[in-house]
Amino acid sequence: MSEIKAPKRAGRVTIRDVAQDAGVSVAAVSKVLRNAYGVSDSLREKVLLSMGKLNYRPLASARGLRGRTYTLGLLLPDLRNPFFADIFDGVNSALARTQYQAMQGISVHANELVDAMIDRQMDGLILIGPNEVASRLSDIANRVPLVLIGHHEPVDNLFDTVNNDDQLGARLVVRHLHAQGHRRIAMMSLAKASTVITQRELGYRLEMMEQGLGTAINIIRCSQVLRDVQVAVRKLLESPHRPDALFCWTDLIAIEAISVATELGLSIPQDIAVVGYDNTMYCDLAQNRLTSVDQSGELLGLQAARLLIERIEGRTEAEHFVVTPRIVARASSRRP
Amino acid sequence: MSEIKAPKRAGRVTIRDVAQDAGVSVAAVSKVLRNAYGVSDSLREKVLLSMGKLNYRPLASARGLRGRTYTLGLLLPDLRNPFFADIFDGVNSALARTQYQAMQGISVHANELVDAMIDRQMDGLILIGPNEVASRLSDIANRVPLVLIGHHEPVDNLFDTVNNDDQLGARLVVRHLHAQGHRRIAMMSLAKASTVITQRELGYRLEMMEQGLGTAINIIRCSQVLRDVQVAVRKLLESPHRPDALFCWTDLIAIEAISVATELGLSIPQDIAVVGYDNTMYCDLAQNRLTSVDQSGELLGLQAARLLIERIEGRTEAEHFVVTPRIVARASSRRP
DNA sequence: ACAAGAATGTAGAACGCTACACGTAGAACA
DNA sequence: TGTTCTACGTGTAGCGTTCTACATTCTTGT
Repeated sequence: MSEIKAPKRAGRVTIRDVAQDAGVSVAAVSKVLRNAYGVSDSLREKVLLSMGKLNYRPLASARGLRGRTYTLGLLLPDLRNPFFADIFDGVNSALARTQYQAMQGISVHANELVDAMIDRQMDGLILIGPNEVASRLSDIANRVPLVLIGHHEPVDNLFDTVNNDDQLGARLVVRHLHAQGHRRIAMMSLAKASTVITQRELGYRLEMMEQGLGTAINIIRCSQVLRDVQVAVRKLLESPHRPDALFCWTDLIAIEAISVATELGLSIPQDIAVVGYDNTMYCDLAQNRLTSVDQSGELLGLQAARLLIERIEGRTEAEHFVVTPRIVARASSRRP
Repeated sequence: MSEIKAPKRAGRVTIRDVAQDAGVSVAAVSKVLRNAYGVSDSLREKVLLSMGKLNYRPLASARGLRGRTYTLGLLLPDLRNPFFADIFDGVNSALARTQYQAMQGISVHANELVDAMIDRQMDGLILIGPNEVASRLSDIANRVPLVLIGHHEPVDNLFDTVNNDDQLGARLVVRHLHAQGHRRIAMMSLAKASTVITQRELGYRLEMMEQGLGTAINIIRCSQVLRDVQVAVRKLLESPHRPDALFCWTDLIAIEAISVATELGLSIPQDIAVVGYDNTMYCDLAQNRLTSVDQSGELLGLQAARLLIERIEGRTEAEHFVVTPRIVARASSRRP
């Protein structure tokens, strides 16, 4: 319960210093900063000069108290899925030439983090599925501009969404595996439901039916915890009715599946084909050669950032961006 | 050049609302919030009650303007190395029961990001090497409490450091490989120098000499770009004087090396042993079975957060925490 | 030449919080 | 009974911005 006082920051250059140096009013400097109306070229020049000379940087906290902080919050469900790195790259490249800066938080229970981000005056949030509680999304959107990546249920005009067509992605996988001669195609899905998972499962089911494989439909759901995945995959691969192909909802799971299969002495794709989703950097490795669905995380991130800024700057009708996924075939799914 | 006004936030509960509801002064509420001296139990209780009732959350921007924001900045050089996820877990677990919240930024050019974080009133920063410009560290430390993970050059008492003993780590690798019968041990290092890399190279060199393998010392340096790594590894493995073991400065490179070796039809460890560093989640996979050095990223993150908070709360003498690394042997380095 | 408007600049009140400087009341001591 | 302490509360001045309201100057049309 100790009382600790906040340390005084060493003299920072403030808007007042700039104003004084440029011989203009504080308001004028602020106008230049905000690109506001009523600034002559000569004034702007003077101010910019002083700003450069003094190396002035506006303090986000102070701006936040009145208006915006030029900070966007990005919420990831976990750091370990390399797919999120792709998204982040996209976000950053969209922000490169703007005043905005993305800050990232990671948490399984997004609720806390969302509040923390709002407390910190983030101008807008990008939530990345699929770990979100659908019921709270409108709440959040009412408090802060919001864009969701990986969520298929728009609510009124409350938020924008950026997605790939998950149903189609799953269909592509089934079609591809079928074309390669596989028939008993199982799917590793996620225990925690989400609209993305629902779409992928739906696509899998529908396409299995359309390919005449309805009786082979087999969805195994488990958590993302490594141990759980191993147990589930092992159980599946050791069952008397082992499938000849396995569609995993994300690459990370697929790579784990390859590991388990390898441990069991099964070879891929001869004994079992494996397909992932997200086409992350690990797919290309010779020890994986993992066929996967590319949904272009970078593009998703870029669009999300773009939409979010638009929303912050006033747009109120929702926009929904959808990428068409494409399958990238590698050795893990070749015809046996 | 459009002028866009900041949107008005919907009525947020402020300290004033709480004060009114509790029938006390704003100052009193602030005192409770800050655990300041001179608060009776009865007053504290009243205030806490009102805070709960109104669901009050202090606004970080406003706090920041006067004191601290209870936000720590974590700077990663890249998101793709899964080792950083371990660190982040540690940081988060250290922060779990505090008011502090970590926000993360990723950037190759840390300078910009550091400024952005300071603009946003982060109370302190954790920088994760090895991508830092040593010359600017003191500058940063003079502006904001600083802890470095993966940096071996303390400067006065300016900042704390958290490290594993990289020199020892490298020595352990050489010793282990030597014990497994490998002699021509090469090292894949990073082109961009850093104190961590220097230490690992040094450990490698020294231990090679001590094991009587001085003539086999062979350090290949390349960037982290996938393409570069592939080219470098391929060149090495195709050379007439192919090493029989390869020590890679981080797991990610080791996994890439395994991929290249596999493509070339070499088997591991018969044709070439591979050892990584960081003992990340990918080491355990059956397709990698990568021997690696564990430096306990989670512990590093935890200590870094702890030290940073201490520093924020007033400590001025530097502390330097060092973890003893240990080697985790797997099949990739077994005696051929 | 004069009014009306457009363009340009400034003053100053917030924003939500912290912490300094006090005021007050009761306890402890002489 | 004073006097001195200590514990507990409060008033209020900022912190660095934004933005409304207003003042001033410059154009323009007649």
